[in-house]
Amino acid sequence: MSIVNYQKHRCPIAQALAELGDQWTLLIVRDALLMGPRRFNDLQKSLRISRNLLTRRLEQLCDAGIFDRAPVEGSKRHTYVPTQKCQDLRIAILAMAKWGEKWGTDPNIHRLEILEKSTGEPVAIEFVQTVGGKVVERHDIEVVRHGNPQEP
Amino acid sequence: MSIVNYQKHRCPIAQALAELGDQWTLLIVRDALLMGPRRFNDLQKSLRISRNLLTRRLEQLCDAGIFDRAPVEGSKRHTYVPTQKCQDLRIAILAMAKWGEKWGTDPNIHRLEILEKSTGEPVAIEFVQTVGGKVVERHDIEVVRHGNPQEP
DNA sequence: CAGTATCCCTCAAGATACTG
DNA sequence: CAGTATCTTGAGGGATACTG
Repeated sequence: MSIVNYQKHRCPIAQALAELGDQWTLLIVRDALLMGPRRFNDLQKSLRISRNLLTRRLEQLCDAGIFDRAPVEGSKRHTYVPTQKCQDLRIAILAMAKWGEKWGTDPNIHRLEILEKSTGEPVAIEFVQTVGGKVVERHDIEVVRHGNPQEP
Repeated sequence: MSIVNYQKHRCPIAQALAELGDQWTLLIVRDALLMGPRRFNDLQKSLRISRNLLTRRLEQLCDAGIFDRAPVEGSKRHTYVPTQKCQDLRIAILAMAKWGEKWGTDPNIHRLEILEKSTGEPVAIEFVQTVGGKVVERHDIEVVRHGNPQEP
């Protein structure tokens, strides 16, 4: 990955992009995250990605520790199962999805509804005070960058 | 943008990727979002992107309604200012950044701290009940896909 | 079924020089 | 200062055929 040298930006977004920043990886991750552990052909048919590319991407995802290969009994093949690192992407991906729903141009998309499993309550993604637990509005957010921004 | 035909996936992530899915756009957006309205050379120096490419990306971003060109008095140039659509990306981008911080490999990144502007309280990004306002844990989240998943 | 192995092609990325 | 204009390159994406 990374034609762009993402390391030169000392930026956490660039870090994420270094592992997710091509045109298929996030879609593959979404598929596994929403549909559960998947096998090669599941992904291939669901995404209509070329087999060739899928092989490459899965290799990178496994190397990056985002997927694990789990053996399938009675077969030499495996299932691709999301690791903790992958699960941690859930909120970021769903936030992106919500943005895509709101601002995307295609009226035919399949909308996503986020629910609390135990109660069925609808759930949103919000800024929340770490201590107080109170929801904070978007425009009342400020971001501080640590480290020396003067440095290269 | 979009070598991949993102429209064929009827998926909100694909929608988002169609507008943000190249290797620079998200970095440009982050820059404008965290640093405020920016001018051409600000972005160019900050990101060390080739001028050539920056021109293209800014054009696409303006066309997509993510940036507005605001005239600068006493000059024929403009400032690129984030629209509402761009502001709405804030939470998704910060969620990605947090993931990058947690799982990225570069120890030299500049960490981001998210604060409530009015109180200085630290803030996190969470799933929250739409109605009850209660924080919901990651593993207690379920995602339902609307529309017919059988369809092409 | 789950991949390899090839081969091709396009376009994003990059460097650089020029201009009002 | 804020862009255009050109040119090159290499990797990402794609189709397809083959295999245990």
